[in-house]
Amino acid sequence: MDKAFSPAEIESRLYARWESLGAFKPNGVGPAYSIVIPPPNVTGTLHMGHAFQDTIMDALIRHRRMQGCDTLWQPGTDHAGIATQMVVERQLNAQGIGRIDLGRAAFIERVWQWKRQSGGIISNQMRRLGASVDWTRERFTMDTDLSNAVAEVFVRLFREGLIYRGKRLVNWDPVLKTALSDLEGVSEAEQGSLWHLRYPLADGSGYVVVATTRPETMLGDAAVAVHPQDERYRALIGRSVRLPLADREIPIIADDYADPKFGSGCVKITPAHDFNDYEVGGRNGLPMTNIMTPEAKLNDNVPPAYRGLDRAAARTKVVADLEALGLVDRIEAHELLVPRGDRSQAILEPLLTDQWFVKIAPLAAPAVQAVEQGRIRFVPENWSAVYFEWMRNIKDWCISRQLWWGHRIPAWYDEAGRVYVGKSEAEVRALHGLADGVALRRDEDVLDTWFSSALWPFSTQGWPEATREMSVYYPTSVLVTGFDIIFFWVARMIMMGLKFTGDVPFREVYVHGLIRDHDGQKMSKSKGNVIDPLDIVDGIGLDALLAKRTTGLMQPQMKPAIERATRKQFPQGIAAFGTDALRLAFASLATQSRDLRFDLARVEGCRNFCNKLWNAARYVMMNVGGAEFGLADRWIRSRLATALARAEEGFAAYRLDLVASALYDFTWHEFRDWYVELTKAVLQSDDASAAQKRGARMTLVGTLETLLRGLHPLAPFITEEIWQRARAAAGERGETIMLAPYPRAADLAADADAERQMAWVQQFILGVRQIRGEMDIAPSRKIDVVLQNAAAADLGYLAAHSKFLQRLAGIASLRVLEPGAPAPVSAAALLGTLEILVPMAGLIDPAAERERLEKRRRRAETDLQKLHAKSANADFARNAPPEVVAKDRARIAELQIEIGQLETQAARVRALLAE
RNA sequence: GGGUGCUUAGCUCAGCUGGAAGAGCGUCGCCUUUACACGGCGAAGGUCGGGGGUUCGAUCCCCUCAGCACCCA
Repeated sequence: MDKAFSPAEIESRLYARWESLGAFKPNGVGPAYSIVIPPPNVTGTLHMGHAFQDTIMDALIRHRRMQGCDTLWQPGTDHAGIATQMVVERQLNAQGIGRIDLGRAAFIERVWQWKRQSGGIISNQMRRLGASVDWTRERFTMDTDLSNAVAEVFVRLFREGLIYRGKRLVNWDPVLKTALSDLEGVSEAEQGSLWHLRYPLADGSGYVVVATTRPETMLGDAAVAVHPQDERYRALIGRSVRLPLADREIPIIADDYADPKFGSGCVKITPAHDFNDYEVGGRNGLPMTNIMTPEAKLNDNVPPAYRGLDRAAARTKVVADLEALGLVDRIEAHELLVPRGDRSQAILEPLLTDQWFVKIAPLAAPAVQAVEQGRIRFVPENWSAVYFEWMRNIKDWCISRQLWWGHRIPAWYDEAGRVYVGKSEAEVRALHGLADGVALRRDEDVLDTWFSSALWPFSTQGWPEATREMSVYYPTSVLVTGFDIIFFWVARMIMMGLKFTGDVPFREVYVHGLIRDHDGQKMSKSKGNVIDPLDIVDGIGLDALLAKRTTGLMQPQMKPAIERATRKQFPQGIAAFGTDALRLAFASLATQSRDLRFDLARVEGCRNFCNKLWNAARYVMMNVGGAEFGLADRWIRSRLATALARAEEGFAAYRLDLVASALYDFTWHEFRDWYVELTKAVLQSDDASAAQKRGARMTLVGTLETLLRGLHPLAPFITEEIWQRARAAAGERGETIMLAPYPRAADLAADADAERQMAWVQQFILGVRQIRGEMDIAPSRKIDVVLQNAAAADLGYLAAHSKFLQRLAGIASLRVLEPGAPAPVSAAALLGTLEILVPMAGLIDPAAERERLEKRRRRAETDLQKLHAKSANADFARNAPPEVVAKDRARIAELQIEIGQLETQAARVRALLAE
């Protein structure tokens, strides 16, 4: 084995081997355990969030596979309608080609080309992360069979009346020129104005003042509303105003929507351009006059002077014209929420258009129940509150998009505009007896991408056919996802799954946090703080990193700031840490927090851990050429059982951070720091018997091999690589660690006696080391140790374990003082009543030792005082559990002895100093 | 306005049902001890955001205040 662990060499080799062994496929026996991957954008690339999520899923899958489950991790990608169409359209524009010029069929062909060209990138990146998905089952949301499932669902929902088409107010993106769902708009507070406008009363008896943030829409006003209880305006209800500029008469109505405390208390009602006004208009039977084109310019429903003006220009002109008429009462600064499209960043316009909707309430009710009844469990539990909150207020889902890339809506229209829905034109004709001569025109729109995503858990398993996969792997075991898509995806999968399969799509939803940068900022291209996970695996130089972060910026003016920040954070670029280190870092990050700050130092620590494991294995392999199991052997097995039990608990609770820390702590601080060092006292000793050496060797390799299996789900590569070398010595067979059994704590017994004895050994060694460390005694300098007040038990342990003490504490000689014999002036450590003395002569500065003793005594006295105060309270003895009281008493006794001994020692040192 | 979180060592975070405060990184000291300097040994560092309450006992439960973050309207 090489001196240092070098991940690059082993990773691709091992992954290829696993894949060729078919180790990723379900084995067909054992209980089913399945996870569907949240399908990434087919033309996208892997970001830190994917890498984190994939690590979690892979760890869960590998763990279950090793436990003998029939494990399926279903991979695939999403066609990502808007996102992908935008990318390809931008490419075309760069070549001076417009989408419309190209035509629908040719454009779609270009998208498919782009998909073929770039679609493999993310899959290959997942391979680098070690993701053990079954690649033979990879699916794409626009595959024929998945598209068929989409059509099937659409047709069935339509026939049940759960999909309808209608003219409704929707969020319209005037740049992309498509409708969006409520979820695809992001509202942010922006600084704007509140215009107070005077609307003259129709009878000429004065005016009312209305306050609005969007004066340009006044041309589409249908009414002015006041609150029915608002005394100021009660007399006006039922009268009308003369709408300026438009020169129309509109009524003054009473509606609760008008807020007496906001503005003037009068509010203009523009039903076709505001969601609240739409409701008011509906309640009051107002006309809905659309005054905008799909580009958000004013249309022919406004006076000629305003036609064709863009929203912003129209605002300027309307305000100017009103001012000229003396109808602007005042203008005040006002912060308002501006809704923008999450893709285009365009300000969304509420627009009346014909769209397709899913009637959601009948689907939501059972989906709420499934969580209430525990058929689906959120982890952590509190996310179900977020889910309920949204589901109880859910609105109908606008599913049509005016795009080309996606599942085209399976609806046809005849010349009279009658709509026919079916899986194909042929089916529609047959069903409705439409002769070939009747012209049918297919709906131009495609479905919201999330419509097909909602079917993912069953469309990937062959639904609507009754496949073997459906019966075995559905419902899936757990969905692993970020909280940001609970509404977009999780809720919709639950609704669709229940509706079409009669069962939940997954039994648990593990909601993890979102990866942020070191300062808690969201990682984004525009902020220039993204890290490509593979750059952590392979490393990247500073120049390449700078180039990556600063090319193709939407806002090129950010470039210097991004460069500066990058240079400061990564002066040397990023070193190659390897996949296992990255995965271990991700695992330890998988706490229950919702914001997870990514810290490269953590990866470095995990890389160091890999190297430590590697070198511990080197030591083990050097020593297995060839029983009697000694204390250390028994002890490490007992500790391994504890570590495995902790790991097991972590897996059960989706706490990979706890799994990681249990195994990390064991590996480094028990196996490495103690056991490996203890075996040196056996293996490198002429006194130890062949049987003892053999016991140590067997335990070394056995513990290592078990540990590797325990760590495999988190660090698949290094564990496989070492396992391949160690398995023969450990007597294990099998092609790959991937398919070896996951170790169970229950197979190893706790050994209380070994732990008790080892605790004595450890405390002895730590006592001596503390003196050495604080007195700056070089490790190479072996020291003499004298023991005073040794009890019978101490003498027994000493006889049995002195080899360990000498080796690990750097002791040259150990001498037990006869009772009453004079002790040399020494530095002292305490172990119960036993005093471990390191003679000072020529080695230790008495003043330093006095300091050290003082410090320890102060600490002991502080503890003692606290305990005394506690036990002095009569209620404590009365109310606290007896074992707690007893424990405190024992501790008090210990501390009293300790303080006494420390004082005696201090007196000796003082005497020496006084000489 | 409604909702959900968070505040623990210099930094990033654990701390399970209330019973002597932990890790990683960083810092300081000693050290080429033949698996590992991507290392070994030792050490320093916290009134667990403030205040109040419940309890024999609170980082943990309750109330309140402050600050931060996110979601919904």
